[in-house]
Amino acid sequence: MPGHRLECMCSPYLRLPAAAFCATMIFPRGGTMARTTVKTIFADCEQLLNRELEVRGWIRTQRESKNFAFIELNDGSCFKNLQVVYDDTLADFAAVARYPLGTSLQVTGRLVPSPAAGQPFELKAAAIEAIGLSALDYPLQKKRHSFEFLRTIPHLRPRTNTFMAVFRVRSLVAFALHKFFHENGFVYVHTPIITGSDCEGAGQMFRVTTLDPVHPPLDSQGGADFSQDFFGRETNLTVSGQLNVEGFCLAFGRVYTFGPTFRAENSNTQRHASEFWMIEPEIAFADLGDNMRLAEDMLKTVIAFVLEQAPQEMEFFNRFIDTGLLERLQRVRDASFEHVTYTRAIELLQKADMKFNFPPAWGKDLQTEHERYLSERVFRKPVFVTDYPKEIKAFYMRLNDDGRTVAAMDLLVPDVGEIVGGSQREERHDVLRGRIAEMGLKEEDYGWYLNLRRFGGAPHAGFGLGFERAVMYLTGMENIRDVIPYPRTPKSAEF
RNA sequence: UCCUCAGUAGCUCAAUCGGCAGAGCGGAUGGCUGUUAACCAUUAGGUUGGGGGUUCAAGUCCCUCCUGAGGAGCCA
Repeated sequence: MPGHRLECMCSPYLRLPAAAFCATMIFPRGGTMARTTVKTIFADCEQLLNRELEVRGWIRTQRESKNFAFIELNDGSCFKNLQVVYDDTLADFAAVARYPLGTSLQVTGRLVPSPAAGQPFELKAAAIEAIGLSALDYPLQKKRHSFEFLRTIPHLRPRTNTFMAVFRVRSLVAFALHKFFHENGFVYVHTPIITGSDCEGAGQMFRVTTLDPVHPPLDSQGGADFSQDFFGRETNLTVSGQLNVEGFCLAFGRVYTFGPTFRAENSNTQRHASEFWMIEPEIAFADLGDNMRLAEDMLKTVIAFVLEQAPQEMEFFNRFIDTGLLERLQRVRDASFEHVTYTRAIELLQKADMKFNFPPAWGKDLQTEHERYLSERVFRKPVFVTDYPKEIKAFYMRLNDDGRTVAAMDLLVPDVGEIVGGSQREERHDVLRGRIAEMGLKEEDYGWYLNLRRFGGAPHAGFGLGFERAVMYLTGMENIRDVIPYPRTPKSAEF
């Protein structure tokens, strides 16, 4: 039984000198043999050719013949694998050839030009040691897996091409956003994740409580007495940092939040998750036009950054996930976005040579089919829809002079849908009070928010960008569950 | 939450009218001196998502529950 033999080999991990770990993992120093990353090898292959190197990574795939074999080694430093070649001059040739996929290895050898097509160079191994053997039931095989199956092993899927690319791009998108805001003078504000406001108006919230779920203390009405709860009141996970960040906007002028957001809605779609990340910039002394320019600049900058920083990953998406992705992104990066008012959009929809399940009508919200028609058929690029009827938008959006619409904007992009939603905020104290009353909300819940309009208020505007939707748009991935490391959706929070 | 579809070997999928549950890949074993999801041969591997029902006989038909996917709503 080969399993026995393999298990005995697990110990090389312990044989590694401790100094090798410290010296090589992150801060390689000259003089001693240090771990070289695959990224470095590809970047500096000319200098490294015919040099002795040490690499550590995981077996992606292995091919063996009688007297020689190949390993595709990936160490996570870049998208590409390093081809390792070894032959039966290696003492434990037969054993190494049986290392299961997923095994982590330390390989030392010489970087040589590859005699065969497919890779310019390869590592001719002088020694191969298993750091951590993989078991024989490693679920990832030398074949294509369905995304659906890979969702059942989220802890292993970053070892696949697609997910390694997705999550590197996700990281880059996050960095690009911070970089964009930082370079434009924005202050990054951490708004609370636990909120005492139970009336943010953005749908169902997750309750945060330490009360006994079976026998909570009861109030006079017979309901749970939240005055005895941890915070002395009812608390929930945030659905948006916007209201909180507005206070900081009216101090710093330009601010943004970037953090997790929670919605307890029973949404079962490709574009919804219960836990997702949102970016919410807020700018003072600004109107809706400034707001839209900011959103457009931001998206274009992020697109340009990712195309530049992750060319291999983007090429991979373009080939295997969404042909036409690169062309589309380049076009969006270089062209200006469209603008259309809600009123005009309704007219366009009513004139459309297409039958909608929901007939478009002024005063009704745009349906998904309407948004798709506008972004994919009429404009074929990102389009801002502005100035919605006040009845279908939030209370804090600034009332336009017509008294019927508010200064709101949604940015619709082909295939992904609404990616940005924002507005100019109502800065007039009396108008805001009126809107709160009109929408049936309780003024006492918004006292501090109203006060921002009493203490040196200013016109200001902001928007929310669904971070995962941006990642989807940039990668061509169609399901939000495949751009979140451990996605949380209704009936699904394993891992 | 509603509508539709699906669940068969570790994975991807077949199985005609209700009539012996199969293939490829992966695994194991053997072969092969430059592979590229290597290739060739042999072989093991199944409570057909759970429960109930109809029938001589159920992967297949009915009921129910669970899970997943797509669409809708809600939204980012």
